[in-house]
Amino acid sequence: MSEKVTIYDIAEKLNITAATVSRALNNNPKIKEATRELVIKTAAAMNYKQNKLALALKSGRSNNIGVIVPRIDSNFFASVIRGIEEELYPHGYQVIICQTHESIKRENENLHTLVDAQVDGIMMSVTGISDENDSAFRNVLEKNVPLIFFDRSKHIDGVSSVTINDFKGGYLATKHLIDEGCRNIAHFSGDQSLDIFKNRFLGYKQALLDNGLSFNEEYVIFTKSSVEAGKDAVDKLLQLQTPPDAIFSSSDFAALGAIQELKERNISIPSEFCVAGFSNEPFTKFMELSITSVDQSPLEMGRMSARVFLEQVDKTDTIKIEKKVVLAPELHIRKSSTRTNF
Amino acid sequence: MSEKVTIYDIAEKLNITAATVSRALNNNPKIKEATRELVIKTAAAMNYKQNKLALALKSGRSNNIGVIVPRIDSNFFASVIRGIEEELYPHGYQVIICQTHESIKRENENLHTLVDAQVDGIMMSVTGISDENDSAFRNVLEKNVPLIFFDRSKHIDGVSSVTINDFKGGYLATKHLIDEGCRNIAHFSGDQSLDIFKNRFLGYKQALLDNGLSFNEEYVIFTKSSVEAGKDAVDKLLQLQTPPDAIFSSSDFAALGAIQELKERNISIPSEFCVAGFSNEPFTKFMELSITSVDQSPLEMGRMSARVFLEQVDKTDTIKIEKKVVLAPELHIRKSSTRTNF
DNA sequence: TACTTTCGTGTAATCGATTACATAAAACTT
DNA sequence: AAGTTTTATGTAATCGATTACACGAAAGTA
Repeated sequence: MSEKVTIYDIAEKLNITAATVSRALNNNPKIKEATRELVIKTAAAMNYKQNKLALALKSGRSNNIGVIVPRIDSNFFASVIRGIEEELYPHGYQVIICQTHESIKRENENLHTLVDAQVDGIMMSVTGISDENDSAFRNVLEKNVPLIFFDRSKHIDGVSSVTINDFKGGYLATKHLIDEGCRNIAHFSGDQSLDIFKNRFLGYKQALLDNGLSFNEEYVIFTKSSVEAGKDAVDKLLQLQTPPDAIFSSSDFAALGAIQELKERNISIPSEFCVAGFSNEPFTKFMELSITSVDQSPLEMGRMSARVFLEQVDKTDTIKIEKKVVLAPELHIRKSSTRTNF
Repeated sequence: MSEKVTIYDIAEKLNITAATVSRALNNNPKIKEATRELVIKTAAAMNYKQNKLALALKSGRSNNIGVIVPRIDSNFFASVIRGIEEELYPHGYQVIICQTHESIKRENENLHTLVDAQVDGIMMSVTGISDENDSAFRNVLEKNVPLIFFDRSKHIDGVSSVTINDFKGGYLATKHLIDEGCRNIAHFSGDQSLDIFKNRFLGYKQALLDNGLSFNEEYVIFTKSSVEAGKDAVDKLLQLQTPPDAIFSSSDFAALGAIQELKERNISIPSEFCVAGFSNEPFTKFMELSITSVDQSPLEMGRMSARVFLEQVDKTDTIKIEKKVVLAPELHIRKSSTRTNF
């Protein structure tokens, strides 16, 4: 195994100083052409590789940007990341990804890891809002690392975000269920400290009120975003005196679980019961009983986040612009909620 | 914004040297208890954060390990990563993830990024075998960064790998289709430079021969792992003089595409046509017409890879053990290939 | 020819932490 | 009290690269 080659090794071999080597390799115009060529040729011959760590220590920049998401095995997050990569790649940035598994402790650690690795920016979808992780966020801001939230955001002065209009998404889905004739519409929501869930919930509520339906506290279930959780939630709902005849779920996974449980109980969809989800995960389209869902244009969200980051980086410490980009949700109506043929 | 605080700042404030501060913070036993306490208290008060980059430059270690996969939006890779994280997390390692999007150029860049970031190890599933990326791999080995392959591996002396017995997986799936009465079994394969596809192919072939069926070149389609590709492949197969009556696909996504295309053509599954996939992606189970698939125990694969890494790290440059772990595949038989009721 | 620019390179500080070695002060021997 | 050991801390090199400043040599100017 060849040992690590540094500019000092090259300098020694050529009887010049490391400074000259450094300048030659960086195409400093002050260097004589002959010297530059010689250095470059020698560096190649010795298999020299620049130590990026030393460079990062000196320059304070790494050309890496970090992305933190709750988890990567959802098409939504994977697609956002894809969008970020597409946009940032031509600018010479590498993207490194961390997942929190919905744990705030992990989120803290991820934030520290990325800051420690001296990434040039962090784009993230927060796992939860809590005092616990405040210091980690403060650390990011104090170190002046550009931070951008996408989808699940946190209110911090001066921090930009790219989200969708979740209120509208919730409203659209619920309105659609009402239009299909559902009258007792339940809702699966999530952690209320997160705006996305709160706003989808509010949109749901507003749609009910706007259409003369009363809001029933019992119909709202706070659940995790998983198939199992969806099953359990249906189980609870069906024990009510007046069970619902539809569900608007803030999660496609929970919606899928709900459908599975309903089928098991021989409740037919969509004639007896309608279901709509959120995120437009690919499987919602694949199922024979395809699932109605709200699309969040994740690719666009990722690209947009990256663009906001790039703008921010250019305007270094001149003015801090806080940009709030809000994308429009799009309802994809499918079999799970279509009574009238189309 | 508070400026960056270094050990020199702390030293200055306390009228001692940075060396003492460093030792106090690292619990060096030579430091007087009073001094240690004072330093620690002052550091906290000044909001000191250790610069991990400087530490990494000095020590050559970062406590980060890198994972490179073709893509993250498949349950298989996401689960392997999950397994790696579970195993490595208690040992104080952070995991950073890069995806290649099946591009060898990206793979190169990812390898360099991780080595440059001085990760303590790289665990990866290779995107392709080509001369193009040889230098990137050589770079990793020359820098003595532990490298471990999982699932898709490359033959490099001294490099450990964790894979499944793909031959057996292919054999099991094909044998099952034969047992269900299929006689003209097609196969979707992938890049033949990758062992996983080659071996699944070989397993498929062997199962045919062992059961008195002849191998038909026309029945083998080399396709990407996507729903679209699966559809196109079925289109080709159905144009043959004797179209097949079953498909063993090396990819669940292509299998799904195949099923969709077959349904569109009103070919009923499983009575007229059977399908089996590979990877046991969650959707194979969720579908009303659930899909038979070969499970690769991704969680176990990830954990095992991490364990192999840990062993390797401990035995620093003493002996290089090349470990080849091969896990057993498990066939999950579902509706897409079950003619006999069970 | 004497003086000023320009050119090409060297010197040394810097980024922030760790650590082998040196050393002064304190504690212990006898 | 003189010598030895221990303790706590300081000094300075190191990791690998960049860069402001310095300086001798070559080229240009009058």
